[in-house]
Amino acid sequence: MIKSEATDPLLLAVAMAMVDNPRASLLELARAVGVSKATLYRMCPTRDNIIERLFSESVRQFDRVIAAAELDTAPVTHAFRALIEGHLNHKELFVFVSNTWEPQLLETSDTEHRWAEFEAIFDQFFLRGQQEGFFRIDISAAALSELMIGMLSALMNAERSGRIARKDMLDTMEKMFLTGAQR
Amino acid sequence: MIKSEATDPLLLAVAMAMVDNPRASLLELARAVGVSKATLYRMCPTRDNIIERLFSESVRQFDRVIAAAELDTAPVTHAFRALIEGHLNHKELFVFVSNTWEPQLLETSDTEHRWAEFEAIFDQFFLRGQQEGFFRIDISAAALSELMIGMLSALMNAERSGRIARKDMLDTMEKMFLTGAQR
DNA sequence: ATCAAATGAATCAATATAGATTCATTTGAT
DNA sequence: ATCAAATGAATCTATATTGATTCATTTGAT
Repeated sequence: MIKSEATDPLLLAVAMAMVDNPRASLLELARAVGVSKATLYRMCPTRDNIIERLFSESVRQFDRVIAAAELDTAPVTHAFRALIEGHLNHKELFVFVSNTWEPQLLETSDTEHRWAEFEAIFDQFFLRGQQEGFFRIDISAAALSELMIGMLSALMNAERSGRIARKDMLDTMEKMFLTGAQR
Repeated sequence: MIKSEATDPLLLAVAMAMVDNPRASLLELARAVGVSKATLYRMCPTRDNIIERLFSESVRQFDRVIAAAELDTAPVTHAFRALIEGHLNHKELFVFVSNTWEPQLLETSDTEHRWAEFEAIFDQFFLRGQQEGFFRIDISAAALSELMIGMLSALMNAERSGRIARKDMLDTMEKMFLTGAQR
């Protein structure tokens, strides 16, 4: 288990509030998480500051999850499961990223190029799976990447609205994605 | 072919701009679609007005697509394909809805309860497919609904950012979703 | 029970945005 | 070439939001 300070729960709550209402004012965000505008201000003085910190926390999280999954060495099924489990253990940041991320947003900050990297890392993983004869080759590795992220995001959003149960998510991902993607 | 006036292309362009930057001001939206603030104002005087019209257009679109797919009578594979094709033919509204829709947004307007209806309609379709022995039953109909929408949404977003090609989308949906979801 | 740290409520100036209007210019059909 | 419709640029007021500060109250550790 890699040592890592957990992300401020308040920050995570704000992330979810932003996902639920992207156009909320800072006052609305504060109220949505049950805190005064001042406390929110003390955590992060500006909105950009909030977003910066969320993206930077997300990058760290993705780094850890990807490292733990050993995407380029572990057996494909093991790596896949570790990847999904890792993200499921940090739902807020994943939900925030998958709902907030827009390619056009790229011009910001330092974090920018890291997302292109993650994309490439996922693509590379599926490419390896294809080369090893595990994944089907009549769907591009890029499409497999996008589908994996999209399916996981869909399940997390569905769980947040009470449509599906937490305990079913990993199993559902393995059944749907792997049987769909397998050669 | 059901008769139906097409949605104002400007409105659709604004929808995409809102998806790309949900916090954009009206001036920014106008610029993003290459039009002056005044023209945008003439189309819809207020932001709420824009959103209302987009949701209402989307409802009409969904109604048509669902009707054309004959979800409760046609053979499951035919209905599924028609559903996907129908949405692929009206990408903007689908992308807008799938990126903008938040359960918490429900308290608005007239359109509200229609989305719960659509959800129920999709669930019912997958339930029928399960009862007919076509879809696997170890994943809930609700989860299948969410995955179908999520996968389609993921592919459309990926196409918008140039990651995958339009022509592959239907095929990819059929391969990934159906083989994953089939019993 | 005491005291420092954390929080909430309120306020404030500066700025941004929404909604609306005006007028000059451009476009497109004839 | 003419003329009506459509558009863009600019302006304006009212309101909302941001970023920042103050002060009283609450909380939690000791």
